[in-house]
Amino acid sequence: MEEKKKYYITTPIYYPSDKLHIGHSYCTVAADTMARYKRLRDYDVMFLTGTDEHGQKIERIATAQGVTPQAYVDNIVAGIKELWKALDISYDDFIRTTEPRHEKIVQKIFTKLYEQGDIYKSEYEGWYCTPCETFFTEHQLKDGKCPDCGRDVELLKEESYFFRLSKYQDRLIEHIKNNPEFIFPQSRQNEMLNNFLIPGLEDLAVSRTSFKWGIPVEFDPGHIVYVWVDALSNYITALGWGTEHDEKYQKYWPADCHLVGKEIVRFHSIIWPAILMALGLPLPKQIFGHGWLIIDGGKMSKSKGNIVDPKFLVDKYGLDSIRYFLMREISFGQDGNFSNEALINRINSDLANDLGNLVSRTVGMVEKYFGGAIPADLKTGEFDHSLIMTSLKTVNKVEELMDKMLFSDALSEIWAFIRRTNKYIDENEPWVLIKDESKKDLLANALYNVCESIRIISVLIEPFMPETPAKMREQIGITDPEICKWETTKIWGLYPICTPVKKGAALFPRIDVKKELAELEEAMKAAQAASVAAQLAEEEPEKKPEITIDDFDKIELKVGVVLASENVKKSKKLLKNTVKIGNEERIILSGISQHYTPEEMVGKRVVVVTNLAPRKMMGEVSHGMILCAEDSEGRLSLITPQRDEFEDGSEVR
RNA sequence: CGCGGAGUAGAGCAGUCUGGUAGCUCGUCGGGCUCAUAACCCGGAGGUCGGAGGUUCAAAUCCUCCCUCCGCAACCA
Repeated sequence: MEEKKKYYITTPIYYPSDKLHIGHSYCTVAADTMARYKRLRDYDVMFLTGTDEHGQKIERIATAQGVTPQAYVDNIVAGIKELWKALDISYDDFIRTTEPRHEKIVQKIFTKLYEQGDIYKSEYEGWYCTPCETFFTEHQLKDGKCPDCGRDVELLKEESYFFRLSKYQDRLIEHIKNNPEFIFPQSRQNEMLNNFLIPGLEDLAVSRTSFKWGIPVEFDPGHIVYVWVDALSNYITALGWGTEHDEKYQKYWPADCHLVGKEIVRFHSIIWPAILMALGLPLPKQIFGHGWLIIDGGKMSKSKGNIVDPKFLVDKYGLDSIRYFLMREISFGQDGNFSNEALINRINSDLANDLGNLVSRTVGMVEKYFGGAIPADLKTGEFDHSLIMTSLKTVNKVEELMDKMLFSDALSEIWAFIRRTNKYIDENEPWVLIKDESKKDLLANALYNVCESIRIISVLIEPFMPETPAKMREQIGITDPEICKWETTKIWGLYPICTPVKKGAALFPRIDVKKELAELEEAMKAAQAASVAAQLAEEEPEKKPEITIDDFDKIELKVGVVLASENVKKSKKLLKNTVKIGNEERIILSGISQHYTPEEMVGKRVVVVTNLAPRKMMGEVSHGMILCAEDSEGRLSLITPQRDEFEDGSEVR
C-alpha cells in the first residue's frame, strides 16, 4: 500500500485584541480552500490555525476592562471559533499560545537555544510603542513618534535576552536563493533580500521584562518570552514537537505552506527560519504572502466605518456566496477591492445566472420532458465532443492552477466550463427536439451530458464551496459518493442513467441590486456610528487627571515671534521654525506643515512652551513647543496673542 | 532621492518575468432563443496599454527619466 502524501498548511495565529474582520476571514478561507482541495486530492492534510494571546497590549486592554487577560482572550477566542464555524473552516487543530502544550515547549525551545549559545543575555535600550509592541531605534522614529502608528513612544531600557539572528544571515540568503519557491510572490522575496538580509541582520531581543502576560523564561522567570519565539513556534508546538508524542511532527513537518499577510512575511521568512536553523529543524517549504482587502479604495479602518463584518455578510448572503466572492474577485497575492456592489454583482451573474440557473433549467427540462428521469436510450450529438473536451481540459487547468494557489484563475476556468455547458444547451435546443418524437434519444443524450457536466462542476467547486455541491447533487439525483471524488472528474459518463431528478429551491436567488445596496449602506452607517460611539466611550477615561496650580506652574509659556520657517526634508508634517523669544532665538520643530506653509508662519506671534526638554526629531533638535489647538477633524490652529504686535518674550499664564 | 503597491475600453482586472495581430468579467447596444432564477446563447461599439525618450525588424512587455494615485494614523490578515 502506498502511503498518502501529506500536506501541512497554516494560517497566522491571530491576535485576539479585538473581533476579527473580513481580512482575517479572507486569509483563513484561502487556507481552508487549499486544505479542502488537498483532501479531495487524497492528501493527508493538516490544517492549523489559532491565536497569539500574549503580550502587553492584551494585558492592558484586559486590565482596563477589569478582567484577567485570560478571561479577556477566552471571550474573544470563543468569538473567533464561532466565526470559523460560520465560515465552515475545516481546521484540524486550533492552537492557543496560552495552552500548556504550547507554553511548555516554548520554554524548552528558549532554554535549548540559550544553552547552545544562540540566545544570550544583554541589555536593550529603545523607544517602545505599546500598541505596536515594538521597540524602535532612535532613527526609526518618525517625528519622535512610532513610525508604524504615529503614537507616542517611551524610552525603555531593559535587560533582555537576544537571539543570534545575525549568525544565520548568510545561510538564509543562500536558502532563499537556492529555493525560489520559498517566498511567494517573488516581489516579497526581493523585498526581504534588499531591505533586510543584504543590509545585514541585527540580533533580536527575544524577551521582555516590561510586562507579565506571557510565558516566563524557564531559568530566569523575571523575563517573559517575547512574541517571536512565542508565536512563531506554534507551527511546531501544535504538532507536538519536543514531546514524547511527536508523531504529528514526524508526519507533517516541514510545513508545505505558511499562509500569511504581506505585512508579516518578514517574520516568517527571516526570523522563523533562523529559529528553525538554530533548532536544527527543516525549514517550511513556502511562505505565501497574500495581499489585503481594500475597501472602497482604502484600507479598512474603524473611523472610516468600513470594517466589514464577515458574519453579517454570511448571514445575509450565505456562506458559499461569500467564500466564492473572496476567492474569485481577488488575484491571490495582490491587494484586491471589496465592495458591496462587486459582491452582489458576482453573486448575481456568476452564481445565480450562470451556475444556479444552469441547474435549474436542466432539472426543469428533465422533469418537463421526461417526467423526472432521463431515459437510457441515448444518441450522440454533434456538440458532445467539444463539451467533453472542455471538461477534461478544465480539470487539468484547475489542478495546475490550484497547485499554485491561483484560486481566482481556477474559478475562472471552472466558470468558463459552466458557460460552455449553458451554451451546449442552446446548441442542442432541447425545446425543439422535444417536438420530434424521433429525436428523443438526441434529447436524452443532450440532457444527460448536461447533468454529467453538473456532476463534474459540483466536484470542482467543492474546495471553495462547502454547501453547494450537495445541493446540486440532490437536484440531479446523485447519491453515490464514489462519483463525487476528484479523480472521477477525469472520466466522462459516470452520471448514472435513469437517475430521478428533483427540482429544489434556487441555489442562489438573484439579488435586487438597488434595494440591497441601499440596505447595506444603512447597515454600514449604523455600524460606523456605533464604532465611533464606542471609540468615544473608550477615549473618555483618557481624560487627564486633575492637577494643582503647582503642577501648572512647572510649565513656562512665553510669546515668541517666528523669524523664519522651512519644511523639514523627508518629513510630511514638520516645519523647522526659528523663533525669537525676548532676546533669545530657538529652533522649534512643529508638526503643522499640513496646516501652515513656511511663508504663513513667518511673522506670526505664537505661544511657546519654553522649558520643554530639547528633543531630536528627524535629525534636528527641537527646543520648545509651539501651541496649537486641534479640532475634531484634526485641523490645527496656532494660538496667538489677541493684540497685534504683542511683545515677544512676554510670559503667558 | 524614506519604504512599498499601482496606473491597460464606462467599472474591476489579466497579460509584463520568457518582446511578435491587446484579453476577461460586469455594464452598454443589437440579434437569437424561450427550457430556466427578466435567466441562457451570438454579435457590435468602446483602449495612442499614465507621459517622454531609448533599445529592437517589432515594446503594454526591456532600459532611462518624469507625472499621478494609494498604503505606511487609531483596525491589522
